[in-house]
Amino acid sequence: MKTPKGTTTPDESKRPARSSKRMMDIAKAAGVSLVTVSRVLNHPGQVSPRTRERVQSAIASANYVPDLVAGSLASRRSKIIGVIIPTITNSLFADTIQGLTDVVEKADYKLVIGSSRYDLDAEANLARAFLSRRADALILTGVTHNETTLKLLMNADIPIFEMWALTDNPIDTVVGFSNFEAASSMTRFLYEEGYRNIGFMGGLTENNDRTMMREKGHIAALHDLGLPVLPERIERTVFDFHSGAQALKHLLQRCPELDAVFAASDVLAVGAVFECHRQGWSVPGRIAIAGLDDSIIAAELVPPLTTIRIPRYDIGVRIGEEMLSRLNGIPRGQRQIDLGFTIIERAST
Amino acid sequence: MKTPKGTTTPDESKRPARSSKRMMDIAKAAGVSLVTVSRVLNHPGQVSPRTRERVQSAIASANYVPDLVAGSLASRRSKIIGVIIPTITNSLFADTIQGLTDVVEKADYKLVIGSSRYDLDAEANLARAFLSRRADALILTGVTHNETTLKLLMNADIPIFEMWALTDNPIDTVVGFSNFEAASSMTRFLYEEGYRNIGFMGGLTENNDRTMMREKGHIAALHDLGLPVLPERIERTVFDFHSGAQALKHLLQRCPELDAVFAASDVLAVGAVFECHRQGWSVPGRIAIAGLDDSIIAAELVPPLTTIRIPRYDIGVRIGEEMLSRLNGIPRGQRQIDLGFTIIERAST
DNA sequence: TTGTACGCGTTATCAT
DNA sequence: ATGATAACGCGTACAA
Repeated sequence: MKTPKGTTTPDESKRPARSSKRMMDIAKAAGVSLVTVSRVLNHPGQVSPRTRERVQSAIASANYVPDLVAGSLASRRSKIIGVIIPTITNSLFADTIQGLTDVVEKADYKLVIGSSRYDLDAEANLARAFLSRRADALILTGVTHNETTLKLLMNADIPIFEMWALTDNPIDTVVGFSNFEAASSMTRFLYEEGYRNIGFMGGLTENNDRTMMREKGHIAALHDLGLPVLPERIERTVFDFHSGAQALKHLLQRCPELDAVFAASDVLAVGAVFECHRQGWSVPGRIAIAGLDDSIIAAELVPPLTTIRIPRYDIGVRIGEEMLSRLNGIPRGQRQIDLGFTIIERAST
Repeated sequence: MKTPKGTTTPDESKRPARSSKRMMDIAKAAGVSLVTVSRVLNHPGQVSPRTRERVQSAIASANYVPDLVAGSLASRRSKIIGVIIPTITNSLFADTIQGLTDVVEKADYKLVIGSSRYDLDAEANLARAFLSRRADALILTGVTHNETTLKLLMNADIPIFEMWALTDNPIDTVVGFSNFEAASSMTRFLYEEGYRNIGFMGGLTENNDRTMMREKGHIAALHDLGLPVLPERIERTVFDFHSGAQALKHLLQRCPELDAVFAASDVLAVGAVFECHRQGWSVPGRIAIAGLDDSIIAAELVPPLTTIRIPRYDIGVRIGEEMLSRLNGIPRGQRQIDLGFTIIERAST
């Protein structure tokens, strides 16, 4: 051995001085070896109550904060979960994140959230960053990814969850609901309510399988019902209140015969209802309006909004549960978990 | 030496097999030493263009993902920033997070977000968890913290930012606006508009300095204006649409003489406006309603909402900028950064 | 129940 | 410009 080690005082001569205490300091203070301190923190059952207490009080009085970076390197477990969502300024995904948090925080996992801005290359970069940090599991939004992402994740050997959609061929496991079925159900519902001239306002479909499947679901339902599929009855736009208002105006200018509009997101539907207020159009008298999300505002709006409740909080909870069991060594169950949806009928239709 | 090391093949006999390649594998493939690979990744300028390219192509073809955990241990830099917000299901904080992200992601920092649920003990636990992960900097919401948090952070020796409020005595640096001044300005504004019987609906003030200062600001303004301070004109509630509606009903039942209501959060104001629609009360004819936030819905609401624009995105940006300069070794500037607020007059008053 | 010895994969230092 | 070597602080197999 060239340098003194073991129980001798560590060399402080080079590098920036260590700011915080290390496990060894606690061990000395408690009169035990370093491993015993490690056990008290990670496997308390393996340590006798007497020494455990001695160590714990040493930890407390020294204000010791274990170094999880070093711990992760040694244990090959980072206790972080990477989550990629399209945008954080969207309360719908926030509910999913909340569900996830509620489950995994009990097991001391932390979420690291990245937003892809609906850009598949950005998604790949985030995936790489999370793998680089040795995330114990990864969660992606949607089932559409680029080659880089797929190659990275195939080799990753950690649990991967896709969410907010369904596919027969997930990377690992997908937890969500059928955007196609949800949208077609609503269109069918409007038909059953007697509406025959149904407009549609949806999201931008590029790189977004959720909005694309909603549009396809609507169109398929029109087909099945024997209704005409008219391009002028469809508006695509970003999801915000103002765009919903604009989209409604455009639809009714082009197609005054419309008696109902299905918005593939509540935020568009709410914007549309506001536009009706401004124009003095009665809802649903002049035009019925339906949404999709059952966001928190839907029930409070005047009139309350007919919409589709999607299990956004439960998606998080379910992924959290599946993930914890996987991380505890339990083998993967179903590869596709469909949490369904519910049509909520309110006064706007 | 007891175990073979260096350029020999690593021992694969014990422990779970290493899933991914290491820097050493790349070095061998490129015919250079391990350090050179490290330099190509971290200080490319120090490597000659020729070898740099050789290494880079080796990295690319091996699909190598560097281990940032090991890197962090060696460099004492984690490249993560801990952020504690009261709740993630609140788009106001999401805007701040977005601002932060937009700035720090360019420098490859990742945010780790924890929600305290307005619980100061939970905040302390999150702070400890972030320190344990060797976060390079920490961001807290508000300026009220418990003893544990303060002790931890005083010893932390990393940049600490408090936000969404102001104080003369920050832990390190505070970036925000005066909730007190914002609220009192709005109350004064309503007075100037001719309203004399002003109700107030605010948030729960326990452990929440932002809502508390808003209430105090309102009351102080009433005092200054010579208006009576009547407890029955004040409602405290959680921030959601339904509570805003309820609060308005209660206020007008108790105090039918009210001609204006100031809601210390837009979500309450919007809920109140909805209640007016349901009851057939004209806004601002029967009752004027003002909010605080200038949330995305405020301008779209019918009638558009008079409110206070607060710099929630800019708070994130500014903290990000200050933080990056600190992390690059530039000394701390102002300890208190006031980003102000703006009253936005619309048709609801 | 407790301790010893080694390795986790990288960066920093110093030498060439 | 490049390389050899020693930390970084902790977890874990194995021994006692």
